[in-house]
Amino acid sequence: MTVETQGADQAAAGDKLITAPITNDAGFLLAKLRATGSVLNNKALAEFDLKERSYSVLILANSGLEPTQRELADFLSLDPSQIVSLVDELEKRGLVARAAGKQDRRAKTVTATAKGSRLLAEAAEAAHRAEAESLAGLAEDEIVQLKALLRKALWP
Amino acid sequence: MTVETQGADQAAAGDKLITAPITNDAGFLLAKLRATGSVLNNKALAEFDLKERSYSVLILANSGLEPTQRELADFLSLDPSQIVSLVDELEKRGLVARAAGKQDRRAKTVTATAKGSRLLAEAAEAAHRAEAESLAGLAEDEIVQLKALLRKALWP
DNA sequence: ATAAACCGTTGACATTTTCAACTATCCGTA
DNA sequence: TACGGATAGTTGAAAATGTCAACGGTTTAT
Repeated sequence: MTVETQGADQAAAGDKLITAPITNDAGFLLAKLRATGSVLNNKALAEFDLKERSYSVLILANSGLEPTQRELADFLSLDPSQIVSLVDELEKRGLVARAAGKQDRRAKTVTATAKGSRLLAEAAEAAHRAEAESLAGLAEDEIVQLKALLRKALWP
Repeated sequence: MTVETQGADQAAAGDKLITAPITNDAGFLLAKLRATGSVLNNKALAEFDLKERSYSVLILANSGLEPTQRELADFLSLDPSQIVSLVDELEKRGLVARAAGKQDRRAKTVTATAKGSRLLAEAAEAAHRAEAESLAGLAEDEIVQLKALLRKALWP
């Protein structure tokens, strides 16, 4: 096989199954697009020693909303114990800080430090480039549309 | 707090962070919708002793496309070794059968048995109900639109 | 005042992911 | 034809993630 036809045949092999009925399953489509996007995202974030997980915690910590760890767990669909280790690591690196909840002393709010905020600004650029790459098949307005639909499905 | 207001407050707590900029991140939206959908899916499939993974393998095995294990791995974004155990289990239960590839004797195609096909028919109903539930916030045409966008992003 | 519920934390356990071998087979080329 | 490199499936181990129960300190409702 020549080098020229190899790419096409590979793509054809990858596309062979797209006529299967699973292609109409939303769960599968979400999983697959997320899988490819996740690889690109983590690759882009590796430069900053972040993963998708720690990156999302950092965004929320930097949002000004002062989320508690419980709120982070709920919002990110993670177990509270997973938030503990994520925040532990970010705190050790001086990117976020824990603070006792104002009304509820059981709760701890997580906020980004200045250093965390600066790192996030750079990481966000890389992440946005990765997102653009994983959605390269869509036009600008289609991306807007997709995000709107996803948001509506999540918070009707 | 009364029982009546509890629900509303819980929802409000869950929604507190939706103004954070991460809500505009496609990766996050995909991950979150997939997380909630996955729970519902697996719950619906548990009745048939299937999980999302084995369910998707069974669908593809039943598609008539006679996928090889390698093609399953590529299409499902899984490691080939994961396909081995998935097919092992389905084969042990008599739901799919392995057959040597016609042209390539290294390859093994995976096809559903009659029993697998029957189980799939029932499981698919449950899965579709689960999907409908996880996309309950969207109208019919919006679901069609969402799936079309996801497909276009994956296979432009 | 007390009991129940909740937050963060720890640690154990299960599941999933990732990777490096290995055999058997295929393919291109000499 | 035979050789060398690539590929399919398999095995098994290691790393990463997910799940869950328990505990101290705190809040809330009664």
